[in-house]
Amino acid sequence: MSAAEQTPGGEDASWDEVVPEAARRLLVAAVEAFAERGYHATTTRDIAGRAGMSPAALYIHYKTKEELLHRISRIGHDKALEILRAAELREAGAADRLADAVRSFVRWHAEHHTTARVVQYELDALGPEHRAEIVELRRETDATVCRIIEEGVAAGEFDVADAPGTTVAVLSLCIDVARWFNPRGRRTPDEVGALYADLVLRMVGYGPRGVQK
Amino acid sequence: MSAAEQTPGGEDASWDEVVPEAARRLLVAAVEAFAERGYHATTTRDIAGRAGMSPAALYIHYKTKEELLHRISRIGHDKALEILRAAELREAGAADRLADAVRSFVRWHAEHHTTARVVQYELDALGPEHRAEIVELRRETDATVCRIIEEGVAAGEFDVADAPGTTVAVLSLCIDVARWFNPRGRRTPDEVGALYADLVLRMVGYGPRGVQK
DNA sequence: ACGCTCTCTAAGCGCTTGCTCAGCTTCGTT
DNA sequence: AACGAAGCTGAGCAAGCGCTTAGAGAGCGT
Repeated sequence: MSAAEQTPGGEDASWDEVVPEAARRLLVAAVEAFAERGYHATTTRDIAGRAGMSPAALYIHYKTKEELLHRISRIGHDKALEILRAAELREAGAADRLADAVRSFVRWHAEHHTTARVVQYELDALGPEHRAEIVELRRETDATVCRIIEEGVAAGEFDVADAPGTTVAVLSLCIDVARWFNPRGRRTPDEVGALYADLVLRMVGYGPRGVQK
Repeated sequence: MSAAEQTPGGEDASWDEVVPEAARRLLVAAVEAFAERGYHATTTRDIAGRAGMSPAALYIHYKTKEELLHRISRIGHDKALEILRAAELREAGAADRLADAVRSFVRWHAEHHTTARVVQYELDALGPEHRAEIVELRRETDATVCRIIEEGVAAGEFDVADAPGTTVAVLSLCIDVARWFNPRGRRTPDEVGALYADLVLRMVGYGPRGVQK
């Protein structure tokens, strides 16, 4: 019923596209380490150790520690953008598409909160060129959500005075889920997604009154 | 008209309470450096350099680099909590108090976004005891907002099914301002505060319809 | 059987890190 | 004038950092 489905596999994301198995193990180890301690506080020895390898093995698959972060960031942003675009392109009203976008975007940030934390909060650790590339992806993310909101306004579904400002707020709300979400907390990713979809519809002034039942 | 006023002074916060002038200079330098590059990527040499001192001078006023972060974090959280409590204790309806809380809280996060960035995003760099102390302050922050929302629900002003969940979302929205706000961007802290206060009132289902004019 | 490639390790290089310490200056007090 | 305390510096230590290199072992086509 929703725009994006997750791989049914383990706790973390579908890194299947990372092809030599050893490279994937290193990347998953890096995601965990970066999410726990932050990029700068993580040592290459720690990453290699988690992957069950010697520190030197890392440099066979990645040129630098920064390249590891870039690969993680790129894949994560691609996935996030794909989720939003799938929701945007559905055949439905703006409200349905916005709710779906928020629901699946939030669910991804909760379910893969370790990955999302790295993707969303370690942008400044990237080098200038890599950062510019990722910033461009974020601009597209922003534009996608803004488009849905503006279409809802044009269709008379939404009541929004400042569409770009509301877009920033909506995305900010969703992204911050990666910071506070705890898998051992009270709420499941699905519940947070449902709650947030409802809150966002309220923010854009959708519905005759009381979207919440 | 609002709960909290800033010191009219410079761009950054009122660090007047930090008493030896050299210690204050070091602390302000540390805030700037931590906000720009993050705690772990900042060297004590950089902090001392920004304050116009030798690296050794830092250790006359602070035992460790981590103590510097703790002082910053403590003062910042105290200020943030003070802002919310001032709004809570006003004599007004829940909607006015919630809007005021969000407006001044957001304005503080935008105006002092360098400080806020350190305060809100470098929590994990603190040692265990210091972190526990700050986490307790955050719990009180959360409780303050939750109280206002629950009072609004009890008074029939708000329509909220999940008050704790909505509280998390509201605070998350406000805090994330520190991450994306840019003083050279389109919006002033006042404008962001006004927009966000409106969005939050919508989130809690306040008003007959269309709070935004 | 051979050499070639690919993957990985043990050892370690050059550098930076948080932090220390002996000693110098600048005070206010006597 | 003498003195102790306080603030600060130049030099530097031990530890840890990202990354490199020489070489070992496994798999493979010929």
